[in-house]
Amino acid sequence: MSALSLAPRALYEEVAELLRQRIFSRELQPGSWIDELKIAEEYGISRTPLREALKVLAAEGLVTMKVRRGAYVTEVSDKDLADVYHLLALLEADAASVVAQRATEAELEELQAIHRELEAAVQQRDLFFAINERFHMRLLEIADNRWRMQMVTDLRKVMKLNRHNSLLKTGRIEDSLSEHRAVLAALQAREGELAMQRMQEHFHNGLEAAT
Amino acid sequence: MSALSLAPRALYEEVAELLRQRIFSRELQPGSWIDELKIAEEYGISRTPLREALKVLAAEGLVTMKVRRGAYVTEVSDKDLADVYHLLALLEADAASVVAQRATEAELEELQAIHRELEAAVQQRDLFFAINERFHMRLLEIADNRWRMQMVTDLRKVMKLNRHNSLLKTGRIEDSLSEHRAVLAALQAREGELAMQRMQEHFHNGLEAAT
DNA sequence: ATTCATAATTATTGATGCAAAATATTCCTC
DNA sequence: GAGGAATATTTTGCATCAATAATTATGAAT
Repeated sequence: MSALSLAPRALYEEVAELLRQRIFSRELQPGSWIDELKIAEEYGISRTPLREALKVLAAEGLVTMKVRRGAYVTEVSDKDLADVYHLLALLEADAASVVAQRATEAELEELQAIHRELEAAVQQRDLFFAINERFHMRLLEIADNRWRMQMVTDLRKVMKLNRHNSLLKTGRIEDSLSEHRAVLAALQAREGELAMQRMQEHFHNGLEAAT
Repeated sequence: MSALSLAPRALYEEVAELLRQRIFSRELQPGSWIDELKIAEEYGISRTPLREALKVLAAEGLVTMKVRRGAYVTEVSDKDLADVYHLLALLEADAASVVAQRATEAELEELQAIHRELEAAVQQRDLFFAINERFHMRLLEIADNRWRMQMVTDLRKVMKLNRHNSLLKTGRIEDSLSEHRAVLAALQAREGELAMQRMQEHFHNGLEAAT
């Protein structure tokens, strides 16, 4: 984000990020072929870092490589969406259970603070979504399992490919908030099982709204 | 495996597979730097496909890329091992639950058949491990969620990085078989919850034995 | 003698070029 | 006019080459 970055990412990382944006914004449509030459020319780079970026995106599930036919934006079917939701629910519910058991009081307070920000952002859809994601990601961080973190990050990217774009439909903001409150209450009470169940419900309702 | 393959993989895929072997065999040790020039020379290829292979392995978690410092074989700490086990248990137990609810009779019979092969291979350690992996993977296939399949495949690869190499210690073969029997019984009875619990136990015991 | 700066070596990262494969087009034959 | 073979074009995939960054070694100054 800032002009001088302390850890200058490699070009292929930058390109991967740019492509993600274009995929999420539907500029690159699901199922469509990705023209290496054209993109490389647009960005004024060679095909080498671009091809590396495409392989990273392929690993994330955002694009699909076909032998001798190049890269295609992954198509996400309704079943795929349901499957991804199912896994997100499983992984994040498990994370909630872990957090209930192992988080420090300070960490729980931090989640409360993010939730308060969320309550304050009800009117601003985009901001709400951003803070919501931050809440979920912070919870995962506290659950402290880098492999789960990576998997959830990738799954959330895949989910954004779907036309029913987000984890949160507009009308669900109020419901979502009360579900978050329920999860937080369970965390505060240190009830792992309950936190897990409530997070599961949160995602289940989310899927209902999305399809 | 066969000499003439119908879908000839790209060179970077082949190289990725060769590197996986060398990493699993500890020829490339955890934490060690991977010398691109040396490897490329050994295989008689250029560095381009090698670099693409390394990025694939990085996505799988087998190697770690450091900016301007190349690729390193990922080091798996005891905590990492426990974390990966935890996720495998979660994902495969969930898969078992799904299978109990949705598998056809023919699919369940297929799992039984693999299990019978497993019982017959008690004396041959390597064969036993191979069939065991086939059992778990077939169960996942039946559970029919490609994203979970991919995640489990990657996690199992990471697990093989650890010096406590396998999901199964030698002494645990008998125990493991009886745990499999218990899972199968629950699947046959179509008891999703029970199948889930028993698969969880199966992994929990596996972790105990590994550490 | 130790520390800091500078230079040289080494390795990664990015660009360009070439060959093979797949697809599209054209032309010939029936 | 239609179907098929041959050719041309496009595009992937791999190799080679150049440049940038980092580390190490060397030397000078305090």
